[in-house]
Amino acid sequence: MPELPEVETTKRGLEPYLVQQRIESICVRQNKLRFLVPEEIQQLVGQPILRLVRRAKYLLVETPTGTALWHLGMSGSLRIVEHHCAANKHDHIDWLLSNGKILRYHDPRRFGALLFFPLNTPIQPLLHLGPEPLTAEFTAEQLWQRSRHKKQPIKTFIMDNSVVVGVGNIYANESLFLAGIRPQTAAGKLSLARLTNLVTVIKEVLAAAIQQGGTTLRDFVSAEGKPGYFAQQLFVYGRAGQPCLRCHSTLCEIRLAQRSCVYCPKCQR
DNA sequence: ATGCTAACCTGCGCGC
DNA sequence: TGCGCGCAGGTTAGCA
Repeated sequence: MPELPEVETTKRGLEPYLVQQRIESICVRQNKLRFLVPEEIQQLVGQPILRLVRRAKYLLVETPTGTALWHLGMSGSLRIVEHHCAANKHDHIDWLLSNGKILRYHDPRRFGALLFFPLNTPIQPLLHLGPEPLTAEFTAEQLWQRSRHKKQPIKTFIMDNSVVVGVGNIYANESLFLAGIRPQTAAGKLSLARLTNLVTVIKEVLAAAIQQGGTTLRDFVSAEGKPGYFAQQLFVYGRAGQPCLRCHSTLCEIRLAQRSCVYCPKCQR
């Protein structure tokens, strides 16, 4: 599924059902996700959930014995269901909770992951991540310095998790449209002023998406199982060949690093 | 060092 | 109606 706003929305939706509950049992029906679900995940059984944390697109579930780390991949979702609710196709993992509810992981493409890190061991996937986009650590100065002499296109640059986390394909496309920058522009060629604009826009776009309940995604499902809002307010993503909503030019599509890039040839230079 | 490619999977929509 | 193709929200190992 998910871009950062969807993960944040999932985290907020799950919190009231998970925090302070005990994990009574864990049922793994399919352990072949992006990584094999480790046996050690069973160490969570009997543990109370202390808090949920989101870092990048990872959702961390903290307990006294260690931390579970979820990643939802391309098509994963987590939701709360009643304990009698039968599992459907692609419902790979259940956590039975002390409040009688089930935390259920669904993921058709199985690009997601569930890992366990015992207390005081390093959480490897988090070690080399760049700043969170919605914090003060993500600045234009930092982006500017990192990008000097880079020929890499700005789009793949901002999607690099060591530069800044949580900017996926949809929001990369939208942010570059709003900043008036062509996706293929070499990152190193952009002025501090233009990068300042880009940083501002990335923060605004992600914050707005979270505020709207997290989703611009067709098949997004909230923690309560309600479908997400249908794609609203996307200026370019998924609109190749259609008119620019600002100037009515026909939107172009190219590919960078095998990801589609839609842009307006007039508004983005 | 940098940056691109392929790969991991299933489902869906399109053209024929 | 069915089949094959290409594409889809992410990440990363490996290669040039």
